[in-house]
Amino acid sequence: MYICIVKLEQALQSNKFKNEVHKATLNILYTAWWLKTIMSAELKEFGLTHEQYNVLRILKGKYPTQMCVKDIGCRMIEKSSNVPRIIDRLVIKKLVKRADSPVDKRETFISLTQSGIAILGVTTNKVNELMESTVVMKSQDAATINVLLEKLRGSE
Amino acid sequence: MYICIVKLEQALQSNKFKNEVHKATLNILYTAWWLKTIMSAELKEFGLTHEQYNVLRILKGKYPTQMCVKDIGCRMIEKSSNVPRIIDRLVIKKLVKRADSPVDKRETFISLTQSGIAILGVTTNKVNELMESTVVMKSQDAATINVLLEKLRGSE
DNA sequence: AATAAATAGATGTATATACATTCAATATTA
DNA sequence: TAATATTGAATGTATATACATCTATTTATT
Repeated sequence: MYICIVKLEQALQSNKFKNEVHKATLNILYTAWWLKTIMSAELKEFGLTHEQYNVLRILKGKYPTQMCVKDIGCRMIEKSSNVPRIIDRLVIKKLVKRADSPVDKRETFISLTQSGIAILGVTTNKVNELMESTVVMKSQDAATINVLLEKLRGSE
Repeated sequence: MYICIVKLEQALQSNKFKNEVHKATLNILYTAWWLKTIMSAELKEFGLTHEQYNVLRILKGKYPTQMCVKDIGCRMIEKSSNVPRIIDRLVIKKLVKRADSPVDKRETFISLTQSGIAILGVTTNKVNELMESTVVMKSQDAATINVLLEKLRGSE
């Protein structure tokens, strides 16, 4: 839809950027939207949203260990107080399951089901393929971006 | 809340990045969320959401010329089919007004009210101040980010 | 031990997103 | 000109976000 647009000036139909820093801010916001749009289209084939996929990936990282809702939330790319409801939808699809915590009755333990693992495997392959073919980035450039973004967020 | 976290490893509580490109992708998504969170907190003081502010800024760029809904939409950072409803809320707050297009009866013309201009002035000052004090970025680094992000999106 | 404070999770509301559909107006073309 | 296609905007639905609030449980304080 808007995906083949490249230059920020074209993407936002504007060249009124105060300075390079202002432009970089908008460029980061726009690029994030662009990445999410591309990925979401692929995830949709598997009936998953971006956030649902993020939760599944986090659970995969600890598998087969269960995780409590809070631990999932603080690992998400976009922190959200909505984790219980994202999990609700994954439970309905039987991709994860809930269990009571034996140590702390306030906590809920979440874990991937076999079905969740299966879908995640296929989906991740597809998403990785898509990213490799869409995101044009040399390792050295990526490393530079990583340094600069962390600097931007206030390197301490 | 999570705002003082800097390194991506800390922010996502993970160091399982496939490679620098994968990490850069997550870093861009996380940084965009971080920027939006900071800005939204400031905008909230003025009763505005991030998207509402974006629409007001776009209208300001063409002021006093009116803009149709489609033109506003394609200039937004996050393209959305939801522009009519964002405008609805701005109309309720009397920050913008709708008018019929004399040329094409399908179009709606939107323009800033005096109240909209006033709020936008104050808000923009505050947001700029906030950004200057929060986003640590030299002009040269910002320029590098701009080049690399546009390269990433597929420089043609 | 009794009370107060903090925590984990769930829930409610307004707004936003993604996507499909609808409707009227305009443009195309046969 | 009549029929068809396209367009601009609005609307409907499921999901997500941001934020406040509520409940149950655990921890800390006195």
